[in-house]
Amino acid sequence: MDRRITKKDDDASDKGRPTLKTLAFMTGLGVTTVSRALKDAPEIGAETRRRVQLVAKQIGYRPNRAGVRLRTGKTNVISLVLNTEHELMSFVSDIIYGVTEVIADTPYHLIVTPYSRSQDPLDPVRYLVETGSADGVIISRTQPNDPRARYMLERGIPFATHGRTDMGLVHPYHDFDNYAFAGEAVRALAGKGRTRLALVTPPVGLTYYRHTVNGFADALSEVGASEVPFNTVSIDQSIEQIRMRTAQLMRRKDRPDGFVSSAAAATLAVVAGIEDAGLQLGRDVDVVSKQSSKLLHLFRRELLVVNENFRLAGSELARAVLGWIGGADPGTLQSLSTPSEVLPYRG
Amino acid sequence: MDRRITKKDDDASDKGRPTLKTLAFMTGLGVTTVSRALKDAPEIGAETRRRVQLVAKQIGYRPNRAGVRLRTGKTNVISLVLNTEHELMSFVSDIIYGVTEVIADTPYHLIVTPYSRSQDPLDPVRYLVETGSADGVIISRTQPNDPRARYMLERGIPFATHGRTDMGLVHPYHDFDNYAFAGEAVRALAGKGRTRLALVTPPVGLTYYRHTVNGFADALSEVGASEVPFNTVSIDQSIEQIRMRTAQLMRRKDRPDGFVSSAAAATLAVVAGIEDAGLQLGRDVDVVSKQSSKLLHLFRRELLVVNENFRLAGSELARAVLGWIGGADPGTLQSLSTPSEVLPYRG
DNA sequence: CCAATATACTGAAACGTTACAGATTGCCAA
DNA sequence: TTGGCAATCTGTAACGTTTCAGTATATTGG
Repeated sequence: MDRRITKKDDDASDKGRPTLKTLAFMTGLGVTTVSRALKDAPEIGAETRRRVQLVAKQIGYRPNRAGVRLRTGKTNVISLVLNTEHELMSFVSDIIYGVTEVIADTPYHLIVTPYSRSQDPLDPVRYLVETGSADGVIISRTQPNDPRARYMLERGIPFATHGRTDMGLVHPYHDFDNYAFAGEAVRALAGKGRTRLALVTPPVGLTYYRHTVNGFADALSEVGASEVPFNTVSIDQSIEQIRMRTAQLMRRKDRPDGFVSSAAAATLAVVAGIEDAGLQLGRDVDVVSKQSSKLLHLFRRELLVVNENFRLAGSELARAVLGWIGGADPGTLQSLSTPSEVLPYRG
Repeated sequence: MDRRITKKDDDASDKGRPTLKTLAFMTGLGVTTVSRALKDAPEIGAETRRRVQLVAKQIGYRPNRAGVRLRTGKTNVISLVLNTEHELMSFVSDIIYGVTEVIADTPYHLIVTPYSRSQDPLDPVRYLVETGSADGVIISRTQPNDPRARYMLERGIPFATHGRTDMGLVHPYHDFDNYAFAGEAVRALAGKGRTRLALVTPPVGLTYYRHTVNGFADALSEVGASEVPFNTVSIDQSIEQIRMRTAQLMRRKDRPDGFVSSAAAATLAVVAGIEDAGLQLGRDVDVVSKQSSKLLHLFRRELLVVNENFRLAGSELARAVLGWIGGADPGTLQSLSTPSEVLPYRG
C-alpha cells in the first residue's frame, strides 16, 4: 500500500522512449501487469487490458528489442546468408525484397550475412548459431548433401533453403522446378526442329544442377534429340569464359543447334559467343534461357525465355522460416514453383 | 574475502555460451575486472589483461549483443534503407556487398529496411531512429532538400547518403560525379559527329537529376550541340514506357542522333525503341549509357558505356557511417567517384 | 460463517553488460 | 610511524523485459 514516489518512479517525463515502467506509472499498475496486459494474458481484467493497450498505443510504446532479446533469447531477426563473390547476382535484390515484403508487418528485422568464396560456407551459419544472432536463417546455393542444413537441423535452429537437399532430412525449402524447366526448354527447341542440344548448367555441386541435368536428359530421349556435351561451362563462370568456350564450341563441325541456359547473364555470354563464331540466333541456333528480369527479349528477340520469380522465392522462404519459428511442421513448409511456359518474343 | 561458491557461480559448465561470469569464474576474477581487461582498460594489470584475453580467446567468448545493447544503447547495427518498388535495382546487391565488405571485420550487422512507393520515405528512417534500431543509417535516392537527412541531423544519428544534398548542411555522402558523366557522354557523342542529343534523365527530384541535366546542358553549349527535349522519360519508368516513348520520338522528323542514358536498364529500352522505329544503332544514332555490370557491350557492341561502381559506393558509404559513429568529422567523410572515360566496345 | 478457490494484480529475480563508487594492497614522503 | 597516493581489483546497480512465486480481495460451496 505504501507506493511512495521514489526517484525511480518518476521517469514518465524522461527524454527517452516509453518503457513498461513508463506505462506502469501512467496507468498506476505494476510493470508485470502492464507486460501481461499487452500480450493479452488471460489473468488480466478485461478493462485493465483495454486501458493499458490504449495508453500504450497513445504514447507509441514499442518494446525494447534488447530487453526482450536479453530476457527471452528471441532476437526477432532473420538472416539471409549470401555468397558475395559471384559475378552477377542481380536476383539477390529480388530475394531481399521478397523477404522484406513478408516480414514487413512483423517485428522481424532482416540481416544480411555475407561470406566470400574463400570461406567455408558453413562459417557464417556457425557464426549465426553460436552467437544466437538470429531466430531463423535463409540459405541459398543449396547442395544435395548440405552441411549447413545438417548443422542447423542438429542445433535446432529454424531455417529454409533456396533449393532442395537430398539427405533424407526434412526441412522447409523453396525451389524452382528446374527439372520441368529443362524439360520444357528441350521440348520447345525440339518443336523448332532443333536436334543437337547443349546445356549451360547451374554450378556443379548444387542440387539444382542435378535437377536441371536430369530434366534435360529425360526430355532429350523423350523427343529423340541428342546432347552436345558442354561440360566446361556453368553459369557461375565469368562472362568472358562462357563467351570464349561457346565460340569454341560453335566453330566445331559437330556444334549444337540449340542451347538451354540456366541464367540470363550466362545467356548473354552464350549469344555473344555464338555471334563471335559467325552464326546467327534463330537461324543457325536457338536458345532457351531462364531469366528473372524481363530484359532478355530486349537483348535478342529471337531468344526463348522462361521466367523465374525470385521475389516470390524470397517471400516463400521468409514465410517458411517464420512458419517454422512459429511452431509449424517443417514438412508443410516446402514449396515448388512451376516454370512458366517457354515464351517467344511478342511485339 | 569470503568468496563462497554459490549456485550462481558454478555456471562454467552450463550448456550456454560463455559470458563474462564464466570468464570471471575461470580466471578467479570479478566480472568487472574481466570486462575491463577485455577492452584494454589502463587500470588493469598487464599480466591480468593478457591472461583474461587468452582465456577469452581459448573458450571463444563473444560479448552478448543484447547485453551490450541494453546497457549501452549501442546496437552494432547499421541499416540500409531501400525503396523496394523500383523496376530494376540490380545495383542494390552491389551496394549491399560493398557494405558487407567493409563491416565484415567489425562487430556490425547490416539490416535492410525497406519502404514502398506508397510510403513516406521518412517513415523507415523515423522508425529506425525512434526505436533506436541502428547506430547508423545509409539512404539512397537522395534529394537536394532531403527531409530524411535533415531529420537524422536533428536527431544526431550518424548516416550517409548515396548522392549529395543541397541544403547547406554538412553530412557524409558518396556520390558518382554525374555532372562529369553527362559532360563526357556529350563530348563523346560530339566526337562522333552527333549534334542533336537527347537525355534519359534520372528520376526527377533526386539530386543527381540536376547534376546530370546540368552536365548535359553545359557540355552541349561547350561542343555546340543542341538538345532534343525528352522530358517525358526518366529511368525509373517502366521498360515498356521508355521503349514506346523512344520509338515515338525517333519517328519524328526532328529526332535526335544521340542519346545519353543514366541507367543500363533504360538503355535497353531506348535501344529497343530506336530499333522499333526502324533505325540502327551506330549508323543513325549513338547511345552513351552508364552501366554497373559489364553487360551492355554484349547487348549491342555499338553502345558507348561509362561504368559506375556500386560496390565501391557501398563500401564508401559504410566507411563513412562507421567513421561518423567513430567520432570523425562528418565533413571529412564525403567522397565523389569520377566516371571512367567513355568506353567503346573492344573485341 | 468459514474455508477453499478463483480473480486480479504485484515485487523480486534474472538475462549479460558497463559505470560508479568503493576496497585492498603496497610504497613513499614526511 | 603515519598519512597519502597510485595501482589493482571488486560489488552493486542499472538498462527493459519476462517469469516465478506470491498477495490481496472477492466469490463460492458446504
